[in-house]
Amino acid sequence: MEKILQIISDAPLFNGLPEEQLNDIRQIALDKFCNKGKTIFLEGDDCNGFYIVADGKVKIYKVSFDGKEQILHIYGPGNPFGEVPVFAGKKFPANAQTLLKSHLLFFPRAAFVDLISKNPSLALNMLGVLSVRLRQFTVQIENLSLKEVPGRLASYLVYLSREQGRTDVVTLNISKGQLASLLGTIPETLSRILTKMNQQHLIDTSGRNIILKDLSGLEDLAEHGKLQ
Amino acid sequence: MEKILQIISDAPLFNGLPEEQLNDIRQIALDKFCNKGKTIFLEGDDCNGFYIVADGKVKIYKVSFDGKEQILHIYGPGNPFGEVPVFAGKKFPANAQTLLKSHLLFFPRAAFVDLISKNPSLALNMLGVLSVRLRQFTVQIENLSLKEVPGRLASYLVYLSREQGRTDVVTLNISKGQLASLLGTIPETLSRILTKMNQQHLIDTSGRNIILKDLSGLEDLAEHGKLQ
DNA sequence: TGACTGCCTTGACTTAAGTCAAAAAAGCGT
DNA sequence: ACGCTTTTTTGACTTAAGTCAAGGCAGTCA
Repeated sequence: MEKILQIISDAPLFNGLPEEQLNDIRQIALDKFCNKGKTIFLEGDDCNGFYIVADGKVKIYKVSFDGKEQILHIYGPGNPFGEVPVFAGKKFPANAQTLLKSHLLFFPRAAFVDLISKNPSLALNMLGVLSVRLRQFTVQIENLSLKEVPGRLASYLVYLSREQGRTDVVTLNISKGQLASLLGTIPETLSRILTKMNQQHLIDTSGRNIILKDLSGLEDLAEHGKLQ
Repeated sequence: MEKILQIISDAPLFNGLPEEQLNDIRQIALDKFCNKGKTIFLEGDDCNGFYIVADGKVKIYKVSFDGKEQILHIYGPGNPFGEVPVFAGKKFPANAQTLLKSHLLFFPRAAFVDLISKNPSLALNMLGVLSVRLRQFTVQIENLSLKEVPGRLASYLVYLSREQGRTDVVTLNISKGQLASLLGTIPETLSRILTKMNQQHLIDTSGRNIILKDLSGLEDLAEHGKLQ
C-alpha cells in the first residue's frame, strides 16, 4: 500500500517527520471506505480515535433542534478531523458525514497518543493543526456575528479566489445549498444575494462557476459588510 | 515568589507536571501588571509569546468595521491566552484587553516551544487546552447560527448555574453590556429579552443577580430556542 | 447632598433575513 | 432523449433584532 504511505506523508499533520516514523504511523492506520452521504459520527458519540481524509470530501456540522444545519468545516484529502475528543472530553462535539464517496484513514486513540508522546515533532505538528483551526473558527465567528450575509459571501468568494489562485473566476466545489449552510444562512437567501451581486456587476454566475467582475469591490464588501 | 509558582502549578496547562519542571516553567515566565482597560495586543500584532492570567480578568474579542464588538472569551486566573500564533501563523487572530486591573504571566515563544518539545506531558496538556477551546468554539458557532438571542441567553444562564453550582440564583460576573457582546447582540436587545423572561416567570433580575425561577424552562429554551 | 458619569432600559421605527409555497432549471440513470 | 429527482430561483409575507433617540437609575467623588 504505497498509496496510503503517500497520503500520510503529504498530510500537514505528518509534515517533516522522518520516514521510519511515517511507517509507524502507517502501521496504526485503519482503512475505512464510505459511500456518499454516510454518517461517520454524530455529536455526542464516544470517540476512540480520529480520521484523515485520504480521498473524497467530508462535512463537519451542527444541527439545530428544528433541523437547520450549520457547516463548520468541509475537509478534503490530507485533512484530519475528529481529533478534539482525542485530547479533551470523550465525545465528538459535532457531526461528520461524507459529501462524496470517500476513503478515510482511522487512527485509534491510544496508539496515536502513544506515538505523539514519543515524538515531539508530531506533537508540535498537531498543535499547529489545532491552532490553525482555532484561527479559522475566530474568523467564522467574526463572520457570523459581525457581518451580514452579503459580506460573508464576499469573504468566501475572495477566499476561493486566493485558494484557486485566480482573480477572474472561481468554481464552487460544493452545492449552493451546502454553501448556504456554511455561511450560516438558507438557500433562498443565498440565491437572492447572488442575484443582487449580479445586478451590481460584482459577479456573473453560471452554475458553479462565478466570474469575479469586480474583485476589489468584493474585498471591500467582505471588509465593510453592506451590499448597496 | 512562591505565589507565582502556586499560580503556575494550579493552571490546567501545567497540571500534573513534576515540581522540577514547574520550576523550569517559572524561570521563563515574565510578570506583566496592567490596569483596567489596557490593551494587551491587537488582531494582527506579531506574537512572540503567550500569556496566562495570574490575577484579574481579560477579554478576547473581535471588532467589526463599524465598531461592533464580539467577545470570544473572557478569561480569569489560571487561563492561558494568545497561544494560537505560538504554534501557527505569527499574528494574533483577535484583540485582548483587561476588564480589571490584572497580573499576567508572559511566556516567550522560543523558550516555551523548547520546553514543550522536551516534555510530552506538557505537550499533551497544551493539546488538551486547545481541544477544549475548539469545543467551546463549536458551541459558540452553534449558538450564533442556530439559536436566537433568547436561546443564547438561556444557555448562558444554565452554564452559569452549573459553573456557580446553584440552581436558585446566579450572579453575572461581567456587565450586561459585555454580556450582550458575548452573546453576539447589543445591550438594548439583551435588556428587552431579560424583561420578557421576567414577564414569563423564567427569571427575576435585580442588578447583577438573576434568580432562576424556572431552570428547566430555561434549559428547554436553551435547547429549542423560541421564547413565547 | 448633589451633580457628574457610566450603565441600563424603553419606545418608535427600519431592515435583514427567515418562512412557506410554487415554479424553473439542472442532473442523472436508463 | 426521456422522465425522475434534486437543486435553485422567485414571489409574497412575517419576524427577530438592529438603529436612533430619550429617559431613568446607580454609584462615586467632591
